[in-house]
Amino acid sequence: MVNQHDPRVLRTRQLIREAFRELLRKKDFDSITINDIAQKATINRATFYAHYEDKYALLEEITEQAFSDRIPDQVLNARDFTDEICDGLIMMTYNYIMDFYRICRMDSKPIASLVDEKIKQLLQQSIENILRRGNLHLMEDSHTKIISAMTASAIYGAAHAWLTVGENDGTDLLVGFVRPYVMNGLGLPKVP
Amino acid sequence: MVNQHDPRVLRTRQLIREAFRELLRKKDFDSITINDIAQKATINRATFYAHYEDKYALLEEITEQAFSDRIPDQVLNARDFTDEICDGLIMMTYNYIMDFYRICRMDSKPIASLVDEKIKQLLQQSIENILRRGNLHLMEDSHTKIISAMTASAIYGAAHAWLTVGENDGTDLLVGFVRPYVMNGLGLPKVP
DNA sequence: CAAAATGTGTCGTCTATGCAACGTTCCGCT
DNA sequence: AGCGGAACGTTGCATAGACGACACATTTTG
Repeated sequence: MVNQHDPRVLRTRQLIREAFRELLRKKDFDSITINDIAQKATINRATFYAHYEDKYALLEEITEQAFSDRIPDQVLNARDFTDEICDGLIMMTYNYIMDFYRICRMDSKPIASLVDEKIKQLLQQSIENILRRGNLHLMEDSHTKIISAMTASAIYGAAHAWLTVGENDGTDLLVGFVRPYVMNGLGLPKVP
Repeated sequence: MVNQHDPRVLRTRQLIREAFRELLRKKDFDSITINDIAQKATINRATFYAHYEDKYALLEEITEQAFSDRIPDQVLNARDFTDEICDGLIMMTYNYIMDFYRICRMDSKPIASLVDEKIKQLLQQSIENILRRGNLHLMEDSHTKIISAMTASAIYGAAHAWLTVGENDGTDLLVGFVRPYVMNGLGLPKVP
């Protein structure tokens, strides 16, 4: 529809994202209108629709972007799912969820689930990439996918629960719970 | 050529001005290219020429804008050229010149003179407006202009010299010199 | 000195954005 | 129930801006 490399497009999308982020700090998602976004971004309302189907698509994009930006190089380049990598993923996930929920009051369930789904998906993809690059590269595709999905879900679920129960005295305990669980689960299909 | 009220125009000009201000803090005016400005403003080089004839016109505009922004309401609304107003103009002028010369190293003479000329012109206009609104409104137009020009030149010249001799221990002394001089000069044609 | 590189200013073409208008849906109000 | 406003999502048209090319001037390099 629009040329992704046109500098006007890049600038407009940047303006929209930034406007949306600012609005999320003041108003809850549901009460933000397309008009609000367009005004703060100094673009026309119709232009918004040239770039995003609706504000849910926009939320999805900034969620993905923000999470991706937090993935450390260590994880991106990892060729083995080590304890350190595991710890990194757990802490990153927890911190991200915490920040996101704190900054934007996620009042409506459908929104929260959209964000949650996106994070889990990115987490799974990260894990999958590591496994493919690493010593498990000979595994079947479907196995890798399932294992990644399980691991991502476990990490995400734990981090989310940790936030819900309100144990905000650090992530050490959380890591202590999750890492053995995950690493043990991953250890089972390992080729000896 | 371009519609001054189109939001795209406003945004582009804002981007250009901001880019130029940032560049002036790092490089001297002469070594700033149109390309530099366009890149930092994230616009195309040709677009620059749709808004400004060259970088001198741009410098003129931001000079004028920055100076105008500093004129206090007290001066804008004054109906009499009082001591307080006089003091305000002197200090504002001195501070502006000081800031401008400190931030942008004004190495080449033609540039400095361009800026100086602009400031003097704005100063003169401010004074003229006050006199017209005030008790001297019955003066002939040409007289008002000449008196304003003299006063503006005096104030500007003194502020500039004050900066050159390096007396940077405050503006009190400067005001002490200039105000009596100016107010006395203005007093002569006063209708008793 | 010649040649290459960089900057300037302008032009024609194409596209992204602004704008105004439209019908729709939703929601609060009487 | 009916009304009115507000937000939504879409459309056609006008125009600002992106791009590449160009001729020319200036600076840099060898």
